[in-house]
Amino acid sequence: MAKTQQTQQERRADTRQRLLTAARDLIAERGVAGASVDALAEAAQRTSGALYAQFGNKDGLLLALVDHWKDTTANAIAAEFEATPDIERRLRALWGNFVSPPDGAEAWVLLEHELWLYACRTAAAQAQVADRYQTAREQLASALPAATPTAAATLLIALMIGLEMQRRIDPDAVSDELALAGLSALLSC
Amino acid sequence: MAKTQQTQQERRADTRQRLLTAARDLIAERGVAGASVDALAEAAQRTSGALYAQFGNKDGLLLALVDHWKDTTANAIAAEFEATPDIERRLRALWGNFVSPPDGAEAWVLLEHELWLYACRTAAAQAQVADRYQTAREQLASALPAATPTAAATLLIALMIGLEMQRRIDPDAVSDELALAGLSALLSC
DNA sequence: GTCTATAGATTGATAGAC
DNA sequence: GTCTATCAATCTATAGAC
Repeated sequence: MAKTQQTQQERRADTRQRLLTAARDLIAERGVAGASVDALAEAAQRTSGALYAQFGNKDGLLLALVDHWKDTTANAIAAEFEATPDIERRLRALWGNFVSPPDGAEAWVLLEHELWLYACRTAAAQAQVADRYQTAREQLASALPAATPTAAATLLIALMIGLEMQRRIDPDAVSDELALAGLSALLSC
Repeated sequence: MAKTQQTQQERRADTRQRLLTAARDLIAERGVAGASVDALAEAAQRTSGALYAQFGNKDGLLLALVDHWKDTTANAIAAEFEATPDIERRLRALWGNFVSPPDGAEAWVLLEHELWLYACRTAAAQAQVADRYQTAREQLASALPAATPTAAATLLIALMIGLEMQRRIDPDAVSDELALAGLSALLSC
């Protein structure tokens, strides 16, 4: 067994991971169209040749990003959710993690909208994004004390997305108290 | 007074309107970055020269679109709202108009997200989009029998946006009944 | 598997005719 | 005020060296 033979196929996996991470960050910052192939490769400390060897073309990278992204953030949604006891604090933690994630990735919502728009116009990506939302709903539903958990989860996620949209464009328009009042009201559904 | 002197400054106004309408439709279809200057001009039956004479550059057109768009759709939100008597039918009409507008412009939500993303990254457009949301909230609030109308309007709009996002990517995920149940529950806030 | 170099197409924007 | 022609920059993608 060689010692530094990690360079065999591990470098390929490393490059793939670097490109996916760079795509996540750069697309959140500049958008799908604003992040060029060269810029994406450079952000991953590689060149465009590596990108094409890995994903074929730019769309290949985007599809891989949607697929990878699918499992990534869904877990974070119900993160500290089951840790807290009473239901109001659970909702507060849910909303808090949504508007300002623990790892400081406040731009993740922009990526969410970018990939949603991309999927709306790209049939190949639509099913993957649909899966992503489905998983998020089920994961949240499993921790929800409601008569119809999946229905309640659908409403909670929808409200958080819509409130965050309004808040990002006008921080004063949506207070935390309003958000919590709305989330609480939807729990009865 | 000349007879056909409408060509004086009315042709300019006509061109401006054509370009704005073309931008609305083409950007909803292909996105801000996907709609090139030439394609926008051609869709308006003009050339790029007319676009630059009218708006200076592409950003000028986008800013004018956001501003024009601001007043346009806000009116449609509370359209048939005050016509119907009981509150449940009002909510049903609100939701119905949201997911499938009367003029068949189902792509308007895509434009909404496009311009929202554009405004998140363009300081000059942010205030205009903030105004647009503010107007939509107030207009809906004025027709809402709630203790705190503006707060309720904020929640209703947020829920509709979030539900439409999930439904467009997966039509089976959000039923009309679920939407109405959620909207009704938020009215108490 | 990754990089360098480059081809071919498209982009935003400008200048001058009308 | 609008159009035609055109430039420089940027983009996606490919080919060949290593």
